[in-house]
Amino acid sequence: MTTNSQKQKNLEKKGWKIGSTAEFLGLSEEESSYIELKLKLGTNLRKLRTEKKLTQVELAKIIKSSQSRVAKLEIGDPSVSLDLIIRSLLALGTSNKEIARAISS
Amino acid sequence: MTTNSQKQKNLEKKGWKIGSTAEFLGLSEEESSYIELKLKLGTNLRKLRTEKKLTQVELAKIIKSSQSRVAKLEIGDPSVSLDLIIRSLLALGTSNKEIARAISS
DNA sequence: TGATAATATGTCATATCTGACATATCTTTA
DNA sequence: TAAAGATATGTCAGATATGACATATTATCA
Repeated sequence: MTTNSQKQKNLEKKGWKIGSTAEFLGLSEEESSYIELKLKLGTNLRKLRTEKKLTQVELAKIIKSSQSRVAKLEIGDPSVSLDLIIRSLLALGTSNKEIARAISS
Repeated sequence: MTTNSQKQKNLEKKGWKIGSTAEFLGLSEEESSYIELKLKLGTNLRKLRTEKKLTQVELAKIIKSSQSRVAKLEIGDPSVSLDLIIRSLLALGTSNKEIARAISS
């Protein structure tokens, strides 16, 4: 069982700017599930990239994006959509089933 | 084993306008996985909504959108993002694990 | 150490998605 | 059948995500 303050620190470390604890506690189930989803898939993308021994610059070329956006994808930055994370995973050859597994993990 | 022309008809029925067979055959694995994902989750959203005996208008209110967009979500219309479909599922109380299951199905 | 590669952060113009609306096409039910 | 309810389709102004760039920070290694 992780506490809320631990969760907050984890999120902040990952780049989520959370104004106050009250605001954090105010996150609906929906919002936190959504953030969790982005973090999981972002982490998975990084894992996949490093396994393939690619740099962010190289991955950026593959998905027709830029190094900075790849960095944001992997971190689950608030400015990126689940959409782009998932399309990036697909571009690396991840199957839908594997994506499902990553979400469940 | 479904044929490509069957797949094409299914997609067209669901609202995907595909110019030519050649164009269809040109769909990369990535693109078709992405479309498949949208269709699966859209179908799941509709299933959930009808199980809850909600109309599209009622669901629209819940997710703070409009009836027409709900219709497009459920169909996997090209104009909607995976992002919005997933956030709608979450708004209906779907867990990440259930989303994963829907993707794997 | 310092030089170089890799990754992170911040910003912005443009592309894409979104809610809202109008209206069309089913579906039901009386 | 016709009317009412539900869903689908098309469009668009405004909102949000995107690639690109500059620059900062963090590894790696000679």
